[in-house]
Parts: sequence; structure tokens; C-alpha cells
Amino acid sequence: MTDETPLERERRAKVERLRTEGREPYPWSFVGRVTSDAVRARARTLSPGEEAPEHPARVAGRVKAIRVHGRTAFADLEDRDGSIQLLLRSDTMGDAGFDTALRDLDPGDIVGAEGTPALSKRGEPSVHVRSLALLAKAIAPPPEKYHGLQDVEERLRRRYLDLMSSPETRALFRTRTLLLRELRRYLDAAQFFEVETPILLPIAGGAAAEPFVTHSRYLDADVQLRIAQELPLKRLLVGGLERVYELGRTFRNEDLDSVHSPEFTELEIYWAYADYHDMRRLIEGLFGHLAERVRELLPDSAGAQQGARDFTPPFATVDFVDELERRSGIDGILSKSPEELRSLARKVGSTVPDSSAPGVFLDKLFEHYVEPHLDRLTFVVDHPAATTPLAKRHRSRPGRVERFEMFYRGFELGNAYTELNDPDEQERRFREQLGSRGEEAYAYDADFVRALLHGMPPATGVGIGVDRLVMGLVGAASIKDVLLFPLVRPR
RNA sequence: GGGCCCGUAGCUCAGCCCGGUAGAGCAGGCGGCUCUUAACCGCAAGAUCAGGGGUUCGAAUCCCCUCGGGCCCGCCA
Repeated sequence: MTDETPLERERRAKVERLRTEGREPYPWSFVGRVTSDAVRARARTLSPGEEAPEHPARVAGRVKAIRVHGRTAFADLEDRDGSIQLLLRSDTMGDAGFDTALRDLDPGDIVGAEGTPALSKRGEPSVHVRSLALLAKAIAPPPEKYHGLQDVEERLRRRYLDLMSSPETRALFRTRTLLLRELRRYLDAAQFFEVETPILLPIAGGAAAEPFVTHSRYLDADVQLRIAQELPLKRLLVGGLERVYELGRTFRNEDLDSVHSPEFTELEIYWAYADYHDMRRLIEGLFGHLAERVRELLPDSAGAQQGARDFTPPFATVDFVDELERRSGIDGILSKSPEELRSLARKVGSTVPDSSAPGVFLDKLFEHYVEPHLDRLTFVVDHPAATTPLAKRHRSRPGRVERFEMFYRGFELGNAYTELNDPDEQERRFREQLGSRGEEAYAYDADFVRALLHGMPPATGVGIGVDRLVMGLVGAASIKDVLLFPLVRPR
């Protein structure tokens, strides 16, 4: 129990009084309600001061503000679709009913009202209330009615207050949900099959990241939370599912900052008998489709309209090696020894361990010289082979793999390959990783290699950070803005 | 992990530089007002100034530590 403020004591006293009067402060239901939109639409057909008594309506929602003028009062009621003004008059409700209603009512209360659609004399769509029912008494007060909840920490820790007081926050999360629905619809229409693969695994693989570790009582062994969906999904290609995707939570034991969250939503798509060129076309189509949707969903948000423009094809393309050489002035990057790459990376401030794979130093150089310039949505293509243990070598460019990464505003949005399906090469690359990077290396997954021994069709795959995708589309500056309940330190 | 910034009433903010023991608005209480919409007018009330320690006759204010948060950097392919 938290400490009670004087204001909360006051409201508790109201609850007690209601109970002694035999009135329930938390009743069970309010049947037959319509949303504010329906009443607003009806009221708009009226002229100021006019009512529509032949169409009585019941509305329910949270009281945002109350304005009392003696024997008349106004209250703003907010529901899922917006808000509607309640008009209360003593000559409609009776003096006793009017007094009781106002004495009981506080901002933040959930109420139901029955009355007549009306347009106020000042032209505000309203319900002229016959009867008002308290549906849930708010003991704690809502955030400040005009400024809302400003404190960033409180907005994250108590998202319900942020949502309650900010229509923009509600619109943003509604948009997120609708974009994910659209994303599924798009992939379903393209004959992809949504699947669910394990989150709890003996060993998390498919990426280089520190996993969360927990314990299975049944197995009497530690298990890990997945850091990627890749390896189970590729097993499904071996099994013949051909086109699969998974949209779900992935976990990495890392910091939370403006583009990272320890738990994040990842989309991975695997597509047999297609290569990374096909995947690029699929992704471009998907992005363009989502951009169209966000344009409709958030027409009043400058950030979202910018996002919609930025996610409309065509997109920029840069070659990993050419661009790195151009930006850094370093020539012959592909022929540098691991030692040379390491010293170049050191020069630009990288502090990764000496034992890291050569590809890590290349990544560091790319991050330093190129990524800050990738402001528009850009496809970076054909990475050096050393960077990527799960991609197939390029069919015509020695030392390269068939891969593209997508960047936007300096952060990585996603990563795709023509997938490696040669079991012997896969085994060799896993072993190289083991030799080089210690705990952060790609885990050796013997069963995955065995699966490849049975033959995985040629395929392409992609992983996309969905929270980042949503950030880009809606113009959010931080991943926390698109996560309902981002991880915060308990207090 | 490093740097900078923030934490004052339930909420939104002022006061801090330059030390004299906390001020407003919203919300809540009481009173007034029959078309307002950040309604308005009057009265009264509401604060361990994030927590701890120090300097000082005196600390919201200056110093140190701790906690929580934000931004940047590092780390996180």
C-alpha cells in the first residue's frame, strides 16, 4: 500500500459515503453503450442549442474535466474513439439528482451517462444527460489536465498514466499494433506461414550476443532465452515449410538505450528457392506498404509523415567495401591482414578484444566511417566474408558474401543473406567463431549442422528489428517511445 | 564503465547562479455562478524541497556520497 495523500483520503471518503447510501462505487457493467464517435456524428447533424430526443444514447468513459456553472455543468468524457461533452442541468436531472451527481464526480472517474445527443449553444457535440452512473471511482487523481504527464520517468514507469492523459501516446501505440497487423497481412498474402519457435533453449544461437540465462527445474539444467530466431526457422526449411516467418520477442542481455532494448520484437523471414535479391524486393514492397499505412494512420504527425516518405522506395544502396574505402581513404581493405585491420580499428577508437574475428574489426571500421552517414534508408550490400558466419559466399565476388543490411538514421534496421546451406562450410565457420571470440562467439549448434546434412534448399532470410522499424515509420526518437513497458530499474 | 544535466505539493512549474528556513497554477475542500470547453470569482488547506552526510549562526540553494531518471560517449555484429 502506498502512502495516501489528503486528496486520496477525500476520495476514499466519497467511496465510503456511496456504500453507506447503498450505491455501488464499482458496479459490474453498463449495457448498451455506444462510443463517442456515434454521438458526435449524430450531434453534428443538429444546429447549436438543438437536441435529438428521438435518439437517446448511452456513453461511457473517463471524466477528463468538469466545469460547473451553478445549476448547469459540463464534463468531458473520453473513450476509445475520442471525447464527448456531457451537459448536466438541474432542470433535467432534478435538483437532488444534479447535486448528488456533482458531489460524487471527480476528474478521473469512469462513468456512464444516458441522455440525448445535443449540440451545445457554442457548437460542442454533447450528451444532455438524463442519468449519470458511476462505473469506477478513481481514488488517485489523473495527471494535470492541460500539461498531462511530463516527467519522462513517470511516463515509462506508469504508462497507464501517460496513455490516460496523452491522445498522442494512445495513437502511437494503436498505430504500432495496426502496423504489425499489416505486416502479418502482407506476409500472409505472399504465402508465408507464421510459426512460433522456442524462446527457451539449451543454448541460444544464431547471433553473437550475451543471452539471459535461467534454469529449468524439469531438466535440472540452465536454459537460455533466444537471441535470434534464425536456427529453428532454417530447420523448418529443411523440414519443407519453404516460406516461414516469426514475429516475436527476442532477448539480449544488454543495455537499454535509444535504439536497444533487452527484449525486443524481431521479425525473421525465411524463403526457400529465393536469394537475397528476391528478399530485397520483398522487403522494399513491405516497407512501401507500411509507409502507405502510416501516412493514413498518423496524418497529423510530422514525424510519421517524414517516416512515411523515408520508407517509400526506391532506397539508397552502397557497397560495404567500396563505401568503407571511399569514406576512410583506406585502399585494399579485403587484402588486409587481421593484424592490420585490428590496428586500423584501434586507431578509430575500437576497444573490442584483440582475439576478435577479423570481421569484427571490419564492422568497427564500417561503424566509424560509414554508419553515421547513413541517414536515409540505405541498403548496404555484399559484406566481406569474414563478418558473417551464416551467409553464403558471393556467387561472383571473391571474399564477399551475399548479404544486405538496412540502416536508417544511423541505426541498423535489419540484416539479410542468401543463406549458407553447405553443412561442411557451416561447420567450418562455426569452428572459426569458436576459435576467435570467446563467450560472444556464435554458439556451435551441432544439431543445426546435422539438419543441413539432410539438405536445406537454397534460401534467403532476413531479420528485422521491428521496434526500430516502427520508430522509423512513426518518427520516434527512442525505442522506449514505441515500447509500452520498457525495462526500468525497480525502485 | 566515462562525461554532462535533472529530481521542489497527487500533477505542471517558479525559487537555486548571489544561503535568511518554500511560491503559483491544475486537481482536492468550502462558498458563488444555467452554454462552458486550460471556464470563471472568493476563502481555507495541501511540501520528510529524492535520501544521507558536511560547511555555516542559518542550506531547497554551497560541497561530498547514495538512489532514480534523461542525453552523449564506450560496450552491445
